[in-house]
Amino acid sequence: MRRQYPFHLIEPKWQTFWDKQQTFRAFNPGDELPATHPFAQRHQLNGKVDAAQLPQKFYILDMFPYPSGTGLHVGHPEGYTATDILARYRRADGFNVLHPIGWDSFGLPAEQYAVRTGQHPRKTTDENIANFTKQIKSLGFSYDWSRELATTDPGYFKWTQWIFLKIYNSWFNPKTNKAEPIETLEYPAQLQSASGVSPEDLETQRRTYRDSKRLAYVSEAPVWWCEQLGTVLANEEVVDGKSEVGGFPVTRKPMRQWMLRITAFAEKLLADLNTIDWSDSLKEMQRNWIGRSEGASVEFQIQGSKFKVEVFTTRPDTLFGATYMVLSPEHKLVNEITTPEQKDAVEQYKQAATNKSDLERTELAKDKTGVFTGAYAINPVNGEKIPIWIADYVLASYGTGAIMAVPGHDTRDFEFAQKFSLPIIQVVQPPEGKDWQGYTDDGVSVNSASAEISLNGLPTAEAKNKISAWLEQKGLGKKTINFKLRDWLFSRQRYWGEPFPIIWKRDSNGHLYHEALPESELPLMPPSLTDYKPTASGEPPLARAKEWVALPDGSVRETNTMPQWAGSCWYYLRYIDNKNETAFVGKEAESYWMGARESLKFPVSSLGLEPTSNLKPQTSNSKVHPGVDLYVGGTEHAVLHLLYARFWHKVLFDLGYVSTPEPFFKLVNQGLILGEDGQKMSKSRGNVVNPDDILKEFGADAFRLYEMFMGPLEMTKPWNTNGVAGVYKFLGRVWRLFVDEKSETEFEQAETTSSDSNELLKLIQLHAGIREVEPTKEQLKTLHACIKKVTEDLEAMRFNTAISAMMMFINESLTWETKPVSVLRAFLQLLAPFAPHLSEELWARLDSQFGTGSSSLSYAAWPGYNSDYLIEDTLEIPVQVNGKLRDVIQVSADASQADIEAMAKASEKVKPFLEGKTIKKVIVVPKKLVNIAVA
RNA sequence: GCCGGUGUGGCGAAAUGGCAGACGCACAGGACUUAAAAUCCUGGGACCUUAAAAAGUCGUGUCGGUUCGAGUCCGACCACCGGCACCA
Repeated sequence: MRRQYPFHLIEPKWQTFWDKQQTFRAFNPGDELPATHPFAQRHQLNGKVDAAQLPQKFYILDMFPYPSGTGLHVGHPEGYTATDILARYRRADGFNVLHPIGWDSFGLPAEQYAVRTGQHPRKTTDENIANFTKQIKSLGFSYDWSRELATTDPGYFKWTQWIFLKIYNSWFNPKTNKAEPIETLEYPAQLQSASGVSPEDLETQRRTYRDSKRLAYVSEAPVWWCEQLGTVLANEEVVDGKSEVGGFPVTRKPMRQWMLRITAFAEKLLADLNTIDWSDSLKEMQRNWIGRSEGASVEFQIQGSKFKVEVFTTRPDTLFGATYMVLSPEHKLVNEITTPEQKDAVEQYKQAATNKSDLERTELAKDKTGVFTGAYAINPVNGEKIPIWIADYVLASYGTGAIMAVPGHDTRDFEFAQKFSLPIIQVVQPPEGKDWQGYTDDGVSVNSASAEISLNGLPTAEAKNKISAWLEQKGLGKKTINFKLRDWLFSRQRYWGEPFPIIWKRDSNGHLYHEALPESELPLMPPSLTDYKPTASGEPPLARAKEWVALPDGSVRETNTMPQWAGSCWYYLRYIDNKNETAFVGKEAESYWMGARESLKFPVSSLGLEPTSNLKPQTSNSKVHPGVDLYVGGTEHAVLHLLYARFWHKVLFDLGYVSTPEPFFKLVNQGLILGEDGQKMSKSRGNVVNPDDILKEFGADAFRLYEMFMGPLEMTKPWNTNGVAGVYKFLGRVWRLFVDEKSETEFEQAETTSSDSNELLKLIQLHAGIREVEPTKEQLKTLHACIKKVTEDLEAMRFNTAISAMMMFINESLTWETKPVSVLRAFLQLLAPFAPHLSEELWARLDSQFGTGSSSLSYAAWPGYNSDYLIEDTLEIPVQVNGKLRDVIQVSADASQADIEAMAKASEKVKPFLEGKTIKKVIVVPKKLVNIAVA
């Protein structure tokens, strides 16, 4: 395609300009503002300013990119473009905008490359970051690059380790419902004084107790082990029994691991979803993952034994229908209660269950299996003797690992009971016409009475309440809330991650215990290695560094490292104050950028075209508590990063380090961009679009515009390079609205002989039709309609329709003979967030010819619209008969309803449809339409 | 199975309950050109009728409802996409 305008000269020119001027540097309270900076000039600030003097903040964040070796694909810049447009818009709107970028640079690929080649992962990482930076910069995003950070930077991970220590040194106090320093933990009575035990033993016991309460603790429980990756994985990283990364098989393996007690925050993580502005689907995913369910725990006595089994049920109202009980094969009591006759069968079944991978367990789920233990439990509600089975459809990890089976009203129990011919009885009456067998919804209790209690005739909800109260009163059970959420497995057997600031020691009794490194020893650097593989004995790679591991006093370092999620749990806080050497974030900066802001009021007031510098954004009195004001990224982080980050943030909030309980107030997921064939982009399909190629042919502005023009941000949509040509042509039309055709021809000829881009650009002259004249009424109408639409669409993130509004403006304005400078300036302001390079270039040209009104387009006050200009003299009113369009009539704007009705009835096109009919009703919607209902 | 989202021209899409298809792509015709590209202008849902048009009928996944009026609201269903899935 022929080049529409010299973007290849314009774009680098303005990128360099922005870099030099530091145009997009965001200022913290206490920062020294250079008087020459356009932000200082816009807000008439100078020197050191405090938070009260600064305009309102707006924090716009992109999800943390992992700098992979393959570089950007077209999906990345979709969200980045959206946030950049809004960042630029908010700056023009008068906000102090924080819009940073950085690198989630720990991660597996660099380490795997190191394993293969011996090259230090840092080298690969640095190269990839350089490549990403170059690509991202070429798109003209208005990031404050002075705040760039990388998780692999010791200056950063020092604080990741520091936060870990805060978590390690905290416990969750159920009384205050908060994380608190471990020092506030009270010991139980028997550990209060050293009566009867030596001081050493007391301290050992206290330490054990303390360690069992910490938010970071060591567990020996079975974990997901991935042989191919050579590491353990968190629950969230295992998908369908395979590793999320690479799709390798995983197995359960008991190992000593670090866990973070995220379950303590389950209730808050769930409840606080109601305080943030996220999409329903995303909130729902988190709710499902947290998986709160209300029910009751009930104790069943084992017949002829001292043991009791506790079960969890959400349907205590069906207790009378429990005809058997099932323990998970891993349940503690299985060995205790199994009768000698059943021992072999049970042992065999248990063995088979452990050997099955979880994938097999779920895949074979259709066919229920199980074995009778020979033991019986007593149903506490009616004294019935019910058999106890073990079956792997009961999970050890959920609830108590045991259930009461109510085959009449639970699908799984029903299947199992049918297969093993166990009794099925009805205790819930479904609504008319539904079979009670396997009916699992609410109904009315039946067959549920004993000498002491009857639920018969009660609707499910009431029956639940009644039986729960009765159980509680009898000491047989109580209301219980269960969560699916498990604690977060936080250690990995890798090299390229943050080392734990933890050392292991032995006390005088020979007990191994862990201890935090002092803060003064942070950052704890990883050792240098020549071989990055795990050791032959399966220890993490760090164990190879014998000198690093062994400390002079005989203690040894922890050799696990943190998972990649650690760094991304708090990066948004470090952006606020990334150079701070004494704190992970400064208090004043944190409360300014993360604190409450005035809620936005919309629509913007009608201010005409006059510059509105110094005007603080229109606000209402209500304050919202946002944290990050807008966070944009993909859905793939729904339950990993977004849950983990919320958890860390809540710990930091409880400990008083941050000012909001939630990190991300508004979150928007950009939709997936598919290949031109409508399929997911992938190398193997060969449908991957490389942004570099698009930039080369169409330029960054056209690329940005197309990414937004494709459709609503949140939708999945296919890429179409022809579509880029469409918006590119639009930018060409903008260009031709402003420049003189003849001078452009000269420019093109000169370009064949010269390569001095500044000299070349000087050849281009503004269009002769551009003059400093009063705009006509029509021109003002066109402009203000555009301002209104673009402004409203930006507020609602409807970028695609904002662009079409600007296209309409251009289509219209190209027909003007005289183009008033004031109108063109306002249009460039609207275009600037979308196509900043072209806008800056044309803005500067207007300035140099007509004098400057403002030094910088980026901080020029956003134009308001005057609705007076939008009023039409005559309106086109559609006339319907029985809802069908019959005519469109011209009506003067001040015509009365009666006039309009009369004109509608008088219309020649309408008349035939009224003839011979009775008019039942005439609806006149002012300025909209007339509908005549006839019979 | 459960939860969430989406169904509108050849394609991407737009429409506070009020003229369905704005804006753009692709396409067709015309202007400019020796010619092509680029640019500029015009056209375009389907059907029916017609030499052409006008007029008319139908049309937003399907079926029904509310309403003067439904792409939009309500009910039932179908398809596709995403997530969860033996969670008691």
